[in-house]
Amino acid sequence: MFCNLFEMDNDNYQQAGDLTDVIRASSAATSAAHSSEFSLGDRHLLPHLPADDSSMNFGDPLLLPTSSTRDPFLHPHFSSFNFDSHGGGWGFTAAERPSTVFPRMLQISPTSKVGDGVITTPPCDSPAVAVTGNSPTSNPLCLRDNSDLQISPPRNPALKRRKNQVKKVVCIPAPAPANSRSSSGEVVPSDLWAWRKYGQKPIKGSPYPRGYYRCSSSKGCSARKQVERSRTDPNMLVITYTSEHNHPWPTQRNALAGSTRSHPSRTSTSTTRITSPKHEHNNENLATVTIKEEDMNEDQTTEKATTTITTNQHQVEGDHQEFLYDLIFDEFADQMNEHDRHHATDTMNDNLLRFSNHGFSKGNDEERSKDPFLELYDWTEKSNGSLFK
DNA sequence: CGGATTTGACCTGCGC
DNA sequence: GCGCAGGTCAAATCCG
Repeated sequence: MFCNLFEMDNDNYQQAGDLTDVIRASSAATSAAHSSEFSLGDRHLLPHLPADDSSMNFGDPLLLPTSSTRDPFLHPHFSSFNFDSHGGGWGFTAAERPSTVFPRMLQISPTSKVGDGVITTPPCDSPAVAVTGNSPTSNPLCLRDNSDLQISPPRNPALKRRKNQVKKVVCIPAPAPANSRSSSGEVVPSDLWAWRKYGQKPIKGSPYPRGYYRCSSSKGCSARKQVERSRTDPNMLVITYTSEHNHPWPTQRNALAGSTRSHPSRTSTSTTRITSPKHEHNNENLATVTIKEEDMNEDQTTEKATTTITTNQHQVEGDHQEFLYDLIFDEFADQMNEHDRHHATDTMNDNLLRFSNHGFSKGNDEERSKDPFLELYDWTEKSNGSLFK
């Protein structure tokens, strides 16, 4: 279910960065929805966490909820956050026993180095993270279940073209075909921005083409994104955002106006309730989005942050899923750009709490203008009632 | 008719 | 220098 966090490293992007830390937090969705204590990123803010930093073995069966032997975070009753940060110093290893309100949070030591070793992570439908180094004795991150994914030394030179450019990579379940589809039949995700497709290229080694989009929400906006299917899991879409929008969030209506072809249903006042085929396929009622932020510089490409959000699929449905993914992503990634991790933590928590709270709270106009979730709620309520069941 | 998509051509960066 | 692959351009086409 989880997208391969390092897929882009192997397939498209060179990766010279060290995998320095990983945070994974999960919680019982319903409990989290009613909790105001949950905090992401700071160990001392996490409830029910051990005081000591103990190295974590990902995939340690002893830490798995009993209902899932592959990935504890895929349990239908779990709502998971996953944050990877390279050099970010986001707390450290911590774990909570299963079956508690916040079952666990895992993080790899920020001081750990992958070095010349190989990092392996599983494909999208495998346990989310497994990391190892070439020297278990020198690398405290020697972990189990690391058979599938590899991070090698930098090898894709194409990324050196655009230096000093930040890329944000999002991995989401492919929208249902009837949900968002271009005239060519290619499934495209949607978000609040209006995008105009300006190119499509077949990608070597991949049966799926890559679509190139630029922002059409505002003239002169340099924001772009690339959309392609994951090679390891065709049911997942990998979206790479480059450059930043130079204009405010578009209103929902503006976004709709710019996407008449891809999202004809958006102009309708009715709601289509479609469940991601990915989840149906896996019998998992979870929605997952993986976010990576990369920083291209002179000598190497470094991954700045990776975030995976998994929530109870039952709580979000159909046409609105992709909105939420990008909303969460943009909100969170923007905060990370400012290195304001505390704010990012709060924002993320707030958003996800709302995400899982059977609806969004209404805010005043000022709040609404800052908060896409409020705008979304406003729109969805006006158009079709509640976003959630 | 305006705007979005398609698609072949062209450009750029990199390895050999 | 050449070839390859990724990224972008722009004319043609499509669609509401």
